[in-house]
Amino acid sequence: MVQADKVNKVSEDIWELPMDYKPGMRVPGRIFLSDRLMEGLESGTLEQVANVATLPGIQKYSMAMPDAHLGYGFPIGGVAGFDIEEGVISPGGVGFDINCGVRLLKSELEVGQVRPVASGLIDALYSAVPSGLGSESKLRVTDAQLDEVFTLGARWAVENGYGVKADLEHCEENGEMKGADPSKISKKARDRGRPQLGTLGSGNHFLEVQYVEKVYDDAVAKAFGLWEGQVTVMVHCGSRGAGHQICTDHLKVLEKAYVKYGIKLYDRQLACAPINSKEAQDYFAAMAGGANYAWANRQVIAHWVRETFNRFFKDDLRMDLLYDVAHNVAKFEEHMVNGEKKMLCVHRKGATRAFAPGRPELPPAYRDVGQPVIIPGSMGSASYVLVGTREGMDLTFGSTCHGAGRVMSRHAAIKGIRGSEIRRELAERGIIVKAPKDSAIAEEAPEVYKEIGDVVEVVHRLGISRKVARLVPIAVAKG
DNA sequence: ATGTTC
Repeated sequence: MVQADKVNKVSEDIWELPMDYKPGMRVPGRIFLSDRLMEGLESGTLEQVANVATLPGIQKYSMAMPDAHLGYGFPIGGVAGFDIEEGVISPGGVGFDINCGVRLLKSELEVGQVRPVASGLIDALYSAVPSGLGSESKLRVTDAQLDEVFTLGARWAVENGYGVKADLEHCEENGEMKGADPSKISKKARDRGRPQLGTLGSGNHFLEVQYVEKVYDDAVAKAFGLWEGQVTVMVHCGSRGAGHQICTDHLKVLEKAYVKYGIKLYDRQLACAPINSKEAQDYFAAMAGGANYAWANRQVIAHWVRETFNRFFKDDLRMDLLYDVAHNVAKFEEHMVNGEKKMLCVHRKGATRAFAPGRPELPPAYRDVGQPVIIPGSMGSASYVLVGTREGMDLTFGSTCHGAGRVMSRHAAIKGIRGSEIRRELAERGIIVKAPKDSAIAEEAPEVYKEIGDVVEVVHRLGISRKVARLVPIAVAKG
């Protein structure tokens, strides 16, 4: 499927695209995957890795994680770090769903207490959290409140009664990315975002009741507060129409800006501007606002999940937040490049930050053990909790995979798969699915994704993050 | 992913 002849396998699970893979590359490309995943790699993905390698100021390698597939400009699963003087910022390196991400709530319930009421519980969660394309929230925010959402993120939610203070230190960036400027977010983006705060969205976004089926690392699981049999709730969603519109608006600006700054692009979808330019700064300020919207969104949803569990079990049931990770965002971080510490703008698109023990960005609870990494599975498959490592800091700027990665387009899935059949198959395995329509189930059927176990095995074997626990679904509410 | 082709 791919032009593997021009790709060099440098070691187990590491493939290199040499500088002469295509003209204009400033660094080699590196893609991290097994022989089997390389065989199934969507054609064009390597080309996209090579295209990213031509961007000004890129450092070390243009990288792709084992769940890589075709994206807008940058591959999904792509990681690229740019020098802050000579480098660029590109919306294509972040994606349309700014700060699409995942959070995991840990209950103190055991699977046996939840399974008997799972059907009613997922119905209640499904009505508590609006989902589906174009769905609107029961939460109404004013324009002034929306400004606060864009600047304060999850803190806005907690200060307005959605959650507790401890939630904030268990989010990447404390759920509040600095540098956001609502004045860089268009009226159109605001209009789309205003009615959607506290909604799940559609596609692969979901809310899932699961349990810890297996612990791989006892010491880290203990530090994370995870134990076999424990019920958890995973929320996977992003910045909805707001983030999408922010990306669209600023792409339009950057498609003109790159010409003005004399940047030669091999693909217009890589539209970008120098980090210190007004156009790039404006995009970053808007993107940070979109990221904060997504953190507020997941925070509000988590609050409604807790309310629902309280009603079903007990008023003082604890559902602490393990962590909340972003897998579509650009951030300024210090990394080692050629033996020297250097500030970079790291773009992760369909890739998860996986920081090692000792990184100052980590909250005290995880400083000595490493960052919890949450990998959502596709519908009906397992999800994983991993932990960040020092190897990952060296190899991938502290990054790992973000999920399974599609192998079949949405269109092909809707045409070729019956949602009702998938629902029945999952039910036979004890998994309840709630969805707005059967086609939404077909779109996300297990067979349209790579095997998540294969993807996780690669990142574990490489050591760019390590397995801590496997989570298995009990009931899932889909968008 | 997305008021799924301003």
